[in-house]
Amino acid sequence: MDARAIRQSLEDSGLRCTAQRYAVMAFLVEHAGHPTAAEIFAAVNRVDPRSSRATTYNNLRDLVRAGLVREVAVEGRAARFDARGIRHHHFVCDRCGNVEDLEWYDVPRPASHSLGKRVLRECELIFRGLCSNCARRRAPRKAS
Amino acid sequence: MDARAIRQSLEDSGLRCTAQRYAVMAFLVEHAGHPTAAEIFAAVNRVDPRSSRATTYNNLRDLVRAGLVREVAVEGRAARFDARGIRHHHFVCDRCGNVEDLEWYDVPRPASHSLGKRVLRECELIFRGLCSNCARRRAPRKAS
DNA sequence: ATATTAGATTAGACGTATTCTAAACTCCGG
DNA sequence: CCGGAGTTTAGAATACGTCTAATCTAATAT
Ligand SMILES: [Mn+2]
Ligand SMILES: [Mn+2]
Ligand SMILES: [Zn+2]
Ligand SMILES: [Zn+2]
Repeated sequence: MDARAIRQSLEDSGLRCTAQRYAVMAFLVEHAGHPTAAEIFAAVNRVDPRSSRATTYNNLRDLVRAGLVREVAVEGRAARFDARGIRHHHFVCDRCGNVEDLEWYDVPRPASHSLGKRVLRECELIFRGLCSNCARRRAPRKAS
Repeated sequence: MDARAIRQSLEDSGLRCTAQRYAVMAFLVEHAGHPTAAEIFAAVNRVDPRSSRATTYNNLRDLVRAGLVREVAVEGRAARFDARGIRHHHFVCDRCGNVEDLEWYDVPRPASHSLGKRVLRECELIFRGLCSNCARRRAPRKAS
């Protein structure tokens, strides 16, 4: 996704393409590592122009509303964000809290009778366990 | 799950069955509505003996670690908790944030090649959309 | 061009959820 | 009794996010 495409997707969503908003979106497209709002704020300000914390939060809120960005709530930690590029699932590490992308595959929807009058928008599949880093540290050596 | 069973499950997990800890667990078993820590704190203190806020949080942490309680992180709101009774999925309302139980069904695991060296503990399926209450308010009347 | 307007940004105060701290308490085995 | 691990407590402290009110910007109307 290049600069032009980012600009376009913002405008298609009825959002002005301001320098600050563009910077947030561009950073997320660039970095697939699920940064927190604080990390995004720091990163876009390392460059230019200085953006405020409130603006970063405002823009993240707007981008999530527009469906361009996904927010991942992790228990006990700051929310994490990613650009909704190609569909994928998430793996959350029990130990370090890292969020990693996992190849997407179709998820069976719930039976409509169990859904009742609810209106379903999306099914999110989250895997939990130990990331490869933490699995290595945790696992006892086979033979010393 | 009766008093005896609760006491037993705590001890099986290596946790002393204190009045405060028991009260938290009993409240969760009793109330399937996914209360927040603050709600649990208020509820167990409405009865006896007075438990502190820190203790409520400590016990929730211990119970989650022991696998007896599940924590559900909802973006922008306080965490919610439920006793892990029979397996079920969750539906989270976009509008009011309520968490509702949904009938459980098996979820296909990811291909092992996409999992890499990660150690998978569980697959969690979360549905999002509008709960029946919010769907009613939102949807335009068909004919007045 | 100038006025008007809605949208966006800003710094910092604020609020809420959660964790930390350090002292006291409880239970149990020796 | 005594010692130690586990637990509880009140309140301070922190983390994260939202709000306010003033200011700025960009798009449109006159
Ligand atoms: Mn992702
Ligand atoms: Mn539940
Ligand atoms: Zn990890
Ligand atoms: Zn709702």
